[in-house]
Amino acid sequence: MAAKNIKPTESELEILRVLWDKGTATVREVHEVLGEYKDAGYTTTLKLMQIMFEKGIVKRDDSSKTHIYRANISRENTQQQLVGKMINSLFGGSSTQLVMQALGNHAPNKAELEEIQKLLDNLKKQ
Amino acid sequence: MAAKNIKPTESELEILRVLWDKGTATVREVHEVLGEYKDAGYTTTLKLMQIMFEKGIVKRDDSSKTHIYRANISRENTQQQLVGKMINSLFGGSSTQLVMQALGNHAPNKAELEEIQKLLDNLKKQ
DNA sequence: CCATTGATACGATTTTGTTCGTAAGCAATT
DNA sequence: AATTGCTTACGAACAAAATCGTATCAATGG
Repeated sequence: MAAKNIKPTESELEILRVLWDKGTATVREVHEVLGEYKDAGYTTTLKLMQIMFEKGIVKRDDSSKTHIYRANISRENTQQQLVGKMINSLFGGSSTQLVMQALGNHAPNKAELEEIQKLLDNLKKQ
Repeated sequence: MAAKNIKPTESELEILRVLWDKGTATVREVHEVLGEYKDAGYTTTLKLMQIMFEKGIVKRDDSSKTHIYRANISRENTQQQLVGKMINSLFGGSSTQLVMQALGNHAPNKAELEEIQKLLDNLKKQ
């Protein structure tokens, strides 16, 4: 079945990150994490999460007064969507260009380099 | 000197792509390229480019009636900005994760694979 | 039983981005 | 001189996203 073509906004992504990290979280918990680098009112975060719920981006358990949220789209899927879009819109469809750019400006450590090389070797064998 | 912290919108990016490709272009030229996959009125494209001019994202030569535009931020710089942001916001700061994701879902051809391997070897030597 | 605290709901406003209609200028052609 | 065609300028409408104020409800402690 096809992956949902969901396109979270910037703010929604910030919230998703928290949910992905924590698994589940209340509005307050999310709000406090966001508060570390951003300041918006509590009801702003609440409203955003309510909207995300309406869109189906998150699920929630409202059996108790304080609702408990969790992401309803996977990190991997979202990464794939957004990376794909970026490759097309910024790198003329060439994943290689993106990879070169990423490696050039944010060099990984030795272990990671080897991990990538392993992947490349596998790709080559096909 | 610090890179400008410019964040082009989606539409602006589409226009920048054309300008980056062609070097310089008139509104009509840009509009025609966009027209291949999108249909908006001519004045829409015009307006967008005027706004980009005000923001300093593009420059223009208005010495003749038909103005000639060119990008005022580099492709490389923009790529770097956006890729960096994506690494932080979606991949927890790990460029490796992004690279794996990109390679896994958009496998490059043999020549490109070798190009990447060359880069990796260079990185390793340091 | 009432006041306080902390939660959701929800409408309204603000901000940002996109789209387009219309006016006006200029040049070439009739 | 008028018409036509292409250009820019610009305001305004529209849409989407983000922000916040206020109402309301439930649980708790005095």
